[in-house]
Amino acid sequence: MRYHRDDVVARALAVLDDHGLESLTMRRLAGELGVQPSALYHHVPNKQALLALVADEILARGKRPRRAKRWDRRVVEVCAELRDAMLAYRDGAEVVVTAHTFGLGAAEPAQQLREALRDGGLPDDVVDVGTRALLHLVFGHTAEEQMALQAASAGAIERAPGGPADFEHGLELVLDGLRARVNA
Amino acid sequence: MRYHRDDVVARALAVLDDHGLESLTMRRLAGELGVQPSALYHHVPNKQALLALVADEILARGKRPRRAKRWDRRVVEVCAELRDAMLAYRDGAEVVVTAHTFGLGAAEPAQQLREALRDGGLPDDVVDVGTRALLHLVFGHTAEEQMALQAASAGAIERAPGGPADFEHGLELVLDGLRARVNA
DNA sequence: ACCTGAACACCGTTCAAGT
DNA sequence: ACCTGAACACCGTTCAAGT
Repeated sequence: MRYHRDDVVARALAVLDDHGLESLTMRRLAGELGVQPSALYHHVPNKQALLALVADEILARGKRPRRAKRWDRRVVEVCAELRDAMLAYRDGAEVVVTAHTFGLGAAEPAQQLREALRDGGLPDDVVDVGTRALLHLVFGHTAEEQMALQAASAGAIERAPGGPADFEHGLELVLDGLRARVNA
Repeated sequence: MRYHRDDVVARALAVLDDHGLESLTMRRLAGELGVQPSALYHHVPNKQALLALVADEILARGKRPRRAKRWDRRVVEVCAELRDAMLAYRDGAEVVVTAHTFGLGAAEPAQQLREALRDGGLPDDVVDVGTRALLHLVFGHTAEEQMALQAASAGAIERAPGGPADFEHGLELVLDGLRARVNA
């Protein structure tokens, strides 16, 4: 059987979701594809690049249509989509956040947030600061939430995690600050 | 030479700062101490626990006296101390953030933020949401900033990173939201 | 273009045994 | 209490060679 890059990424995402990030090794992935580990390097330059592709695939699969018209509602919509996309796959948040930390992936949500803030009439520097603050909030909250969910499902803890309400509350804190800076 | 846990943690932090997180392996650390790798497991249960201790040591070394009286100024003070502490060591942000993601470390800054928000007269649920939002902001911003700084010093990029001004601006966004909720 | 086979240079962790 | 020696069960990546 001959594979293309998309097959490798799709299989990597399946391994991630079924067995977790710590089980997603190049050797394991090769084994699942029935191929030698070295064959993977024909499709992908290294593991970090593969994980960045997996991160983008997670976000692509979570895409939803934009409905909100008001800029601040659109911010909430984009952030909620981002959160849901990451939560939809085991260790999804960690993969996406790590890729972003290394300067890869998550470019599209960032761009959508920038546009929303710009449409809101915010000055350029506030658009910059606001976009990054919102991304950090979503990433941090979702990574923490997913960790708690997975710990709970493993029976390690009974504590209910933040959930969507806490998530939106945190967002509203930043949105308050942003609304106060419209037309500043 | 016989070591105690503190020696191991201190040496781990030195290896981290001198050679980076990717070089901080149990085998390398053992080598630097002139000891077999297996000897480390007398002082520490595993690598993850060691990294959590290193994270706490980074934060402990960055401790500064509290000066601000107003609750919101104290929030800025705590967050700035946290940022500076992480930036003071190579890959410091990544180590602290990872430890926090796995539910370890960074307990003291969280507690100090909680107290500041409580002193501000915020209701309990806002204290919770606000503390986590602030931590996520500081962690996200600092990890990104340190990544950019290290990429720049490696000559990979010329772009000047966020810096302290952007950091405080992001914080102010959240503080605006919090101030609006005092006595709510 | 895509893959095999074999190797290189490593990892974290365990455990019986020593002092 | 702290450490050695040796092993177990893995890693990511490279590279000549095959089809």
